[in-house]
Amino acid sequence: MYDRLKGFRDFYPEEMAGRRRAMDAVEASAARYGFREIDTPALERAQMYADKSGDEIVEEMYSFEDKGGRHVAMTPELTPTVARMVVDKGQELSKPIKWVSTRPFWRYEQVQQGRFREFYQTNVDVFGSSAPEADAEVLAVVANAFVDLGLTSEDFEFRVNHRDVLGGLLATFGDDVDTEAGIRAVDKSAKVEPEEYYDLLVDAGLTRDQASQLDDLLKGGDLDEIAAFAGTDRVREGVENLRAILAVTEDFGVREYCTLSLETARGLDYYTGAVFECFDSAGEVSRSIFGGGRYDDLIESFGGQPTPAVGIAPGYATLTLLLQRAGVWPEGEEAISTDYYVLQAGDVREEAARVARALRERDHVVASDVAGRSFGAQMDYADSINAETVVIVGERDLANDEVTIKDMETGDQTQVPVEDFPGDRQRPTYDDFA
RNA sequence: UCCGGGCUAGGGUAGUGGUUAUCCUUCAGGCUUGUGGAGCCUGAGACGCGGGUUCGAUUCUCGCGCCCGGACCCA
Repeated sequence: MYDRLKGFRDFYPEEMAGRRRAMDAVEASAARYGFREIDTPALERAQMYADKSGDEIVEEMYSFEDKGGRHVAMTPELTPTVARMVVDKGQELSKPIKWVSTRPFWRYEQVQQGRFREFYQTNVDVFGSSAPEADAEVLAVVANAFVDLGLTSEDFEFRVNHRDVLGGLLATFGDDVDTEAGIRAVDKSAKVEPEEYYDLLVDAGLTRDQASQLDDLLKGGDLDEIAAFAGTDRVREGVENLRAILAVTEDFGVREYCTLSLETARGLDYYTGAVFECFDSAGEVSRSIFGGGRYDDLIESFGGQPTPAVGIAPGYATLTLLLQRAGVWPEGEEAISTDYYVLQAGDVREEAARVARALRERDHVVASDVAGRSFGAQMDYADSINAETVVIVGERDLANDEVTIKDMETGDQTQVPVEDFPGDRQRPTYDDFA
């Protein structure tokens, strides 16, 4: 026996059915908004991440030297790759660019709930629009997909904030305030004791009183009050932008899934505007489901034209947990279903093959014996794959030019003339012949 | 990297310093040469790995690995 590598998972059919359904829902939703699918390499030059990603990501990379002496890395995230792709094509691509991509990523991290070393996510990005419609659209793509999967506003919420509101507010407390540290402190506020939170803010350069003021303003959640308190254009514009985004989510019909959350910060440094984070409303999935946000400076930092960008990237490890806890994850027959099992009894290969082919031409899932098994064993198997209908093609019936149609739910069965099956019917069942 | 809790057939479990390691389930075959979801029979299948203590270790001990949580960090 060989061990599976820690943090890498096998997906057996039943679980894969749920994953397929989830991935299809997100991709189909993106497609309905006109996002185009792209695919990207699993390996990139490690230098790209060393230059563009944070130290944490670089330390967690699966990287090695290939046979040509190149220092390469298994992609730990998609954003640098798509940024590279946008820059590569230069002016050739008409804006806005709307791309979607589902694929695995790799990070050498500690394995725990909802986090693995190989993980799949769907990245949904818009390049070339700084309008609030773009931010709202990526939120809407994911919200629509979640609703399609059976989730409701009881199950999840998108917390929306803006870097210019939070960062701009921090900046008004003094020139020597480290806004990045302040943002990280705010990001932690829900997790740590108030004392520790205040200490972190003080470390970022605020006074004790300012920390208290900031806490009150954020908790109050009044955008007008914050804009008035800060009195800077940056905060005022951030507030306007945030309101505009939320207003557009109304147009998309997904406003109810979005919550203004001034304490949502996101760890990544490259976000420049709106930031979003998805949470389990019930609080049972302890970590954020996924995040996203606006990164208007990244393309330029890759050497391209200044190009605003916004993206969101639901990951399937945490989404699976959310779906399971909401009771909308396929189990049993929902996961593994079979329309027909064509059972062979005796030397009936030709006729059984004809029946199976006819049903497959009608686009049904049709299984038949490929192991020379006994009647009882085939029946057992048909049951185990949740066959809805069993078509028994047997020597005895065939002697009368008949086959037997059996409803596996009720156990009812009846003989039908072999030339009448499937006949003109698109999806013949026992009930058609009873 | 750190902190808990675990590890006995595919899944769930009982148990023991000493003959052939328990039971349920599962899987294969049969009872029934043409009927699954009930029953019975037969068979398959396990002490995570390595060192130590011991005449003897699945059991005690140490280390490692893996699993499940959590911290840090993040998606």
